[in-house]
Amino acid sequence: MRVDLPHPWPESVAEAEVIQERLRPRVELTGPADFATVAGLDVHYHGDDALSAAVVVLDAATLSVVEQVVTHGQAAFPYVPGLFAFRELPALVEALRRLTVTPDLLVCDGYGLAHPRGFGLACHVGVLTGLPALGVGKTPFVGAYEQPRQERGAWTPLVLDGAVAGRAVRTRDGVKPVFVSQGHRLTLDTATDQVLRLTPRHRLPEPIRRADHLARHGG
DNA sequence: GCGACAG
DNA sequence: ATCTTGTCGC
Repeated sequence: MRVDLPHPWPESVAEAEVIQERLRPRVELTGPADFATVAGLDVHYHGDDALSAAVVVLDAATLSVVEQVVTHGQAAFPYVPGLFAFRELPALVEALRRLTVTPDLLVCDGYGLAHPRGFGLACHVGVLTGLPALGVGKTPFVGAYEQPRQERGAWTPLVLDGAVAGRAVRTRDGVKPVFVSQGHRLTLDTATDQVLRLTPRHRLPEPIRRADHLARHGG
């Protein structure tokens, strides 16, 4: 698929923050609710900066693999909470570029709107591709939330600066919730619904599990 | 001021 | 993220 990195790569924290502030207004919080194909994105780190980026496209109805790509590269920025996207974006974009199909939804390993400047990895990937995107975080990062009920499907709002920025969602009975937030071109209801339907069995959505496995063990 | 802080 | 065994439960 077609993707570009239309901004100079930041060389400082200040530059990276400026890019986030500049791109944030481009995020759209409404869009389609149904998707034929869904891609999971993940990165695995080897040494200091060596990494593998994986994208796995699934048929949304059957969860069978349509196409998958792994690329190898280097982290493009030091790890700074809030600027996480700048580490992995070049490798992820390269992997997306090598896809022969264009997925209808991108499921990212990390946060979207639930971010100190409202522009996490899922927003950044969504704005660059123009595709609907959502973020799934495994640990709390920003915001306050109440513990959702123990049953799969239960959720509570994730509140940041007095506004709802995402949801803590129980994807399986009795397991720790995951943190869902909008990335681009979809509502929070749609993001929650998609995460639940893409997680029939485990804690994390199938696209992310597949991408994680591919980045770790290759394909 | 200090600590905590997606992956 | 990664360094790491066994154990409990579906």
